[in-house]
Amino acid sequence: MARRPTIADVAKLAGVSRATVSFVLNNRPGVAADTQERVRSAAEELGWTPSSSARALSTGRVRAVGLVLAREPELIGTDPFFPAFMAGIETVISESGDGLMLQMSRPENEVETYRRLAADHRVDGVFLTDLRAGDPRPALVAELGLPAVAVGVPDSGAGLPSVSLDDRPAVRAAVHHLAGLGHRDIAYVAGPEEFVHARRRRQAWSDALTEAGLPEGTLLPGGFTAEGGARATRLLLQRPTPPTAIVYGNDLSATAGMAVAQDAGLRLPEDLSVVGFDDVPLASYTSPPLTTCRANPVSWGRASAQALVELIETGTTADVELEPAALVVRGSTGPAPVR
Amino acid sequence: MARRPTIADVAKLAGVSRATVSFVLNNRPGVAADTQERVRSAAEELGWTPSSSARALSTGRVRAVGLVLAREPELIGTDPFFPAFMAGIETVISESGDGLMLQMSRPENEVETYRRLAADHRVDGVFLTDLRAGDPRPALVAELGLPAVAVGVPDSGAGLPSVSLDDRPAVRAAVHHLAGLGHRDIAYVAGPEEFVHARRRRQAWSDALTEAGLPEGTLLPGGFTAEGGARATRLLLQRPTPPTAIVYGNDLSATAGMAVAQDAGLRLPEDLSVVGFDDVPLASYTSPPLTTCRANPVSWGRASAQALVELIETGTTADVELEPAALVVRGSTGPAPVR
DNA sequence: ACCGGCGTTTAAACCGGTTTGAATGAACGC
DNA sequence: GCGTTCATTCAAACCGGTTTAAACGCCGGT
Repeated sequence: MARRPTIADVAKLAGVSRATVSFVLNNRPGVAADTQERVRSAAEELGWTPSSSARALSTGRVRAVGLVLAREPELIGTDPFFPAFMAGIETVISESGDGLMLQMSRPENEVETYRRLAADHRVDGVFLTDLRAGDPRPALVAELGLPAVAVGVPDSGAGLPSVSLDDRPAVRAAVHHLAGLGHRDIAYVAGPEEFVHARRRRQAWSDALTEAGLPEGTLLPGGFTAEGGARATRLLLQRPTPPTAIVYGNDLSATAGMAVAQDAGLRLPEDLSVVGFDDVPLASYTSPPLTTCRANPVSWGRASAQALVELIETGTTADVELEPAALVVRGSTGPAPVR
Repeated sequence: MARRPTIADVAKLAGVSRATVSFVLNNRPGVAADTQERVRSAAEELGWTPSSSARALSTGRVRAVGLVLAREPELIGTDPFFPAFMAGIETVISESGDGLMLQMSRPENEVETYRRLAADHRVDGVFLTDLRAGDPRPALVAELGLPAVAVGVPDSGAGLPSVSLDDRPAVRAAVHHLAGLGHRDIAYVAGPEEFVHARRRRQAWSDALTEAGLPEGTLLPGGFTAEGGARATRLLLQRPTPPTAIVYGNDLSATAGMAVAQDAGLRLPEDLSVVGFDDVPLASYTSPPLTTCRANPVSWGRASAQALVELIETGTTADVELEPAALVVRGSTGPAPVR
């Protein structure tokens, strides 16, 4: 089996120097048109493509970006955000032939993972997702000199550019939607409070209650999981006066919550209204269909990738604020029951 | 800002040649113990880590494996298989410091994507998932000389090593379970027939009916989607004599199907039994909890990665057959209704 | 005939590792 | 005292690109 051709083979075949081949390849000006033609057809004939390692070595750019998923393994599969987000990233970086390096790590090894990614110089930059309060990563990437963009949270510190999408309008809209339906006792089943986005959604619920002139609602943790959503719902329904509506941190916990309520003999939405967050593909196909909040993770990924690429190439990039999440009303919300 | 140290800096500080540093780094024999010590502490002091590009260039190994996801973007987020599978891969490759290059592509660009991955030499090997009947990829990777393992299907052709997991026992068990409950009309809502695994599951259903001495059942496409599952279910329920049990190609379509049945006023499992496939996290938290089939995608990823790494390093690897999928009985299946 | 300038091309250095073949020096046997 | 052997170390070539600075050929102008 013939080894892959190198730039020298192409140069020889085209009767030029390696430098000229390189110039043509990177379409630098100053190469005669007919020479370009000869080089191109020689490359074509040999089926030559530059070796990415060699190129990386001399340019100092590896043409890859990194995404670290530092969630508990069980959680990763349940979140529709990441696949869609990654698909968005791909549409951008594959245009320029760049690659996406994925690293999964246990949350406790997260910092170590970034360090290694930077030390080995396997990526030109990284995305920082799932930012937490007091997250060490912004300082870390600054220390490492690793280009990075914060996904989802403005002002993450360390002067990190961010690409964010505001969850809150959708959550507030949900609360106002429920208030308009006559609900006065609206509970919230929250995601893990260490995530900035989980906390922000919860805060939006709380703020909206105040805006709507409603009393404070019950807050329970749901962990963004099915199990957590189910447990929280059970607790809520056991209360002397259960809420008439529950807003969940995501669709997974909402769906599990719906099942618990239905098992308890409640009819949805007549006896209880439910709102989720994410608009997973299943959401339109539950019974009743789930009222939820929809963001656009694909465009989020796209915008994040554009920002990161620009940051890598030019050294700076502007913060981006995407269109906020919006409420999608379906059948799981209805008029509050009369007591 | 100081540029990253190179092997030459370490050599200078330790008072040895670059070659010696390299030997120590790769713990090759023949370096005096005290020299090793000096080199190591010099490296430590400078915080030096070898540049992966430079190393890749001289060794010809880039220390990364590739995974191409060639599904429709909408489908990717709905499948719990991939995140878990990737997590399994990670546990293996991160041990040796290797990376996972992820490429997403539209199904129609799939071949092109593999070609580029190989041409740029960005990965040392790839996983072939979602194999289809007459899939061009086994021949392609053979032509490209790209190490690859087939995931999920033995005998994919071109002498490709495979890591497979038999879906069929679980599906057969499901049918026998239903038959034991008195069901005689068991329908199947299938995934896209072009996928070998989808077709194989469907075949298992069909075979099991025969084994159980039951008449042929109705087969409808469900596309592995919520929408497809819902539509197929509606069609089944409209029939003059609807089936008393439905087996679905995956949990997503099963869950959507359950919702349709419940909307139609059926009680589950009294009026209709439902079986899914995958055992997604939500499956235990639907109402009723979903009887389904469980594989182990994490160990699948692990085994696939081990096989691929061995293939890359030694040139060959044995086929692996994992523990087959198993039936998980929950509340969505029950005795057949008396007509 | 000579010079300056321009467009085109190239030799050679460089990126940061690995690897080979030879040099070094100490220990050993005769 | 001298040739061997062995363990250790190193200089230099190599991987396959990019980039800089210089060389080249050719033109028109004087």
